[in-house]
Amino acid sequence: MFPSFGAVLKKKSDRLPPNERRSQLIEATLICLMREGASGLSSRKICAQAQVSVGLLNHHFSSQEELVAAAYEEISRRYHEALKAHIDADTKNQNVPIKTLVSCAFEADIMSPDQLRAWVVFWSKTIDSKLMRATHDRINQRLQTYLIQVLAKSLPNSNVDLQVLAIEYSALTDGLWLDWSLNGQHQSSQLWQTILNQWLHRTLMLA
Amino acid sequence: MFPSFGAVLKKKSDRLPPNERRSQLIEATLICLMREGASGLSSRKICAQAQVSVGLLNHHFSSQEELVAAAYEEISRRYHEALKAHIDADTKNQNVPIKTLVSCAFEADIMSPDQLRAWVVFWSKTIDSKLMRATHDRINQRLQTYLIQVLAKSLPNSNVDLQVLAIEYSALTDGLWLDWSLNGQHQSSQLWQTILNQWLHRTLMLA
DNA sequence: AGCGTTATTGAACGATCGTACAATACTATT
DNA sequence: AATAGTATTGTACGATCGTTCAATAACGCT
Repeated sequence: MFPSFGAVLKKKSDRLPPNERRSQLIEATLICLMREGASGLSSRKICAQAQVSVGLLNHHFSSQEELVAAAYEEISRRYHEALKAHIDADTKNQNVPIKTLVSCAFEADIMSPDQLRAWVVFWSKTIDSKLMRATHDRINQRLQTYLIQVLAKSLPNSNVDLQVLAIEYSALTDGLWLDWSLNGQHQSSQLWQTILNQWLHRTLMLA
Repeated sequence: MFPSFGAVLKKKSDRLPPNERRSQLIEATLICLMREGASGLSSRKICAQAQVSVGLLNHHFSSQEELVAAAYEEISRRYHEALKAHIDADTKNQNVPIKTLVSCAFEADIMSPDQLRAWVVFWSKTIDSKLMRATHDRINQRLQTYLIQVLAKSLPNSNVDLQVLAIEYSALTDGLWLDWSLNGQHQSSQLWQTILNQWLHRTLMLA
């Protein structure tokens, strides 16, 4: 009847270049994991979130496991980028970037209860999947290297083992985020932020 | 034919008092979760581990969720008991029990990659279950109270906020255990033990 | 315009999930 | 010895899981 109208009202081309579709599925995976945690990890839920048919997942990814690994890479990449952005923007602490990291550790773009839900799922999958384990190792290595750079800039005249300090900082933030997010009464982050601030204060004094 | 033989060879009474059967199912749950992680959380696998029929789970527990919550309570209880046992046994540090906690943090009865697999599953379930969330809060509260007592004894003349310190210690150990256990090359715990030792050293100096 | 390529769909498959339930076996009480 | 109570079994059900695949639709190229 009104083919032009039909063409206009009909959703625009539903065909995407593979890379875009892959990104869209990765994004949908992160949304599902952040919203529901482990129970959000379902091929059907992910494809529904991406408004795409079930079969498409296995067309762009050889398995769900591979999609999850890609999503793990992506959330890690965003975390890394967010850290760099905060450090670049904090003109006051250019010489002590670790101060910037600590002060933004509970900002929404760095970590949130939502995001931690996804991280916990990734950790859980790291336990029983070789591919996830390899991905986890790669991510950890990358973040640790970056953290060491940040610490080296922050403590130019210190002789402490920066790798040890980087692992400690990473472990402490992971634990604080866990405690903050899994807590029943999801309070403000003030308490946990204070703890991290005091840790940094002590660490800088003795380094 | 040989009824007496049959009676002897036949498994002995397969009927147990409810409390014992419940404990057995809880134990089987922990074994499954420590062995396989999240994929070990299956009513059928748990009952197979307990050498019991599938239907028995819902006779002694109203749901799988309730069994998992009971298992979470149990692993936490064992952890708590193991901590107390180490402190009692360490006669050298009776006045500084936090030193004992730190030095045994990577002992097999306190934490191991196996046990952490189970903890990660419990954390994961805490995200999307009200019952697990309540259990998690109760466990956290109990352990934090105990940690504060340990710290109070270790730092009698300090004016630092012991609750803050307890949360920091708990978060740090959680993060170190995670990093240690999820690491691809499951090395010895030496590196992570050193990190914890240095943390304590700095903390005691400034407290 | 026609053709080959491939992104996309949705149904179908087999596996596994948690739970319900009737049947059975054991124990304790009388 | 008979009976009541219940622990235990194993099947069955409906739901959901990840993946496969033939059919279809959209695109680029000549």
